[in-house]
Amino acid sequence: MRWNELSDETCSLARTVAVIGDRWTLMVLREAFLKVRRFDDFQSRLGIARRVLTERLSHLVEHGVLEKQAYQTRPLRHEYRLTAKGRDLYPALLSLVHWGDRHYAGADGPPVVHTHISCGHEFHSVLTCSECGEPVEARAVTVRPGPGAG
Amino acid sequence: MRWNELSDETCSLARTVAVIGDRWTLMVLREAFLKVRRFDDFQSRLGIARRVLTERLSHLVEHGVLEKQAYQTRPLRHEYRLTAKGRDLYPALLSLVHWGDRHYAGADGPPVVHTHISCGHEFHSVLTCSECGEPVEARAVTVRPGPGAG
DNA sequence: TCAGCTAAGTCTTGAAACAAGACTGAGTCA
DNA sequence: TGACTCAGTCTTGTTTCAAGACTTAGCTGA
Repeated sequence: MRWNELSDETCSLARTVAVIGDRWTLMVLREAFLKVRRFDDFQSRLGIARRVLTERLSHLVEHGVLEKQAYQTRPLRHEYRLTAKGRDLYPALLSLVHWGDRHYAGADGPPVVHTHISCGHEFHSVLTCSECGEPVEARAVTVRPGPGAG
Repeated sequence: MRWNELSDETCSLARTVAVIGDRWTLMVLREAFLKVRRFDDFQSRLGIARRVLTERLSHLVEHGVLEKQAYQTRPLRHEYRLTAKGRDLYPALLSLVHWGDRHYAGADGPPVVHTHISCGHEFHSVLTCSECGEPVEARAVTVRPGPGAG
């Protein structure tokens, strides 16, 4: 199976993974959430090959996760900004970061701490149920075909 | 930069991505959460090349996300099960699925629906703050170097 | 006892993706 | 004029991947 075939599957994870599921793309998104917007900034912060960065950025623009906006004319220059759809990825990214914090932080603790401006506290992410508000565990979830099943 | 160098970075996302951040690995984990455990089942459900599956499974075992357990002797056969560390990835996976549901479900709705056994309702995931319990948005979070920063 | 079967891989071959870094082009600045 | 900036493109050699044939160890039925 090829990668572009994956997006044809009727599985939300497969569709998501077809858009953002490779290593560099996730790292590009991390930088985007840290307000990096320009090609050379992405490139130098990540150490990614320029050709690969070009390809990843256009892929994300194509899929509406980033948008390309001119920030000056003469010479014309563009920057890449998260769209609303892109910002919706924040929970997923934060969950991945939290997993890394839990399992790969050294004895000193995590490399960064997150502060929730709304309440003023350092926090970590907790995934909860939209209906009862309690934290969700894998074993407390069942899955069945939905209306859009193939 | 090479991929194994990424895990040396002091960034929890980079470390996480070095372990699970490629397309096939995420699909393998999806199947693992759906209780798939055997090589040939992974292979036939995903359509992944056998060599690549071998490589991904051992990588996940090596990093403690899956464990290899004998389920019979004569002939000796093993299955792959999620460890506690692996199950901790559930929030991240569910967040990715939810993003796919939101942005790629057709007119009919999402391909699968999730039911929270504890409360009995169909639900979707909501990422909340561990301190105040409110949903977390990217713009309400600030980041600063933590105790484990390099 | 011998052919066929199952599960879990390994091997081979050609195609695609990647890393590193040189190069390009449009415009600015001194 | 020459140096510099930004956002790419191009080139070359290396690595990874897809597809599927092959292997190994033991079981099963005729």
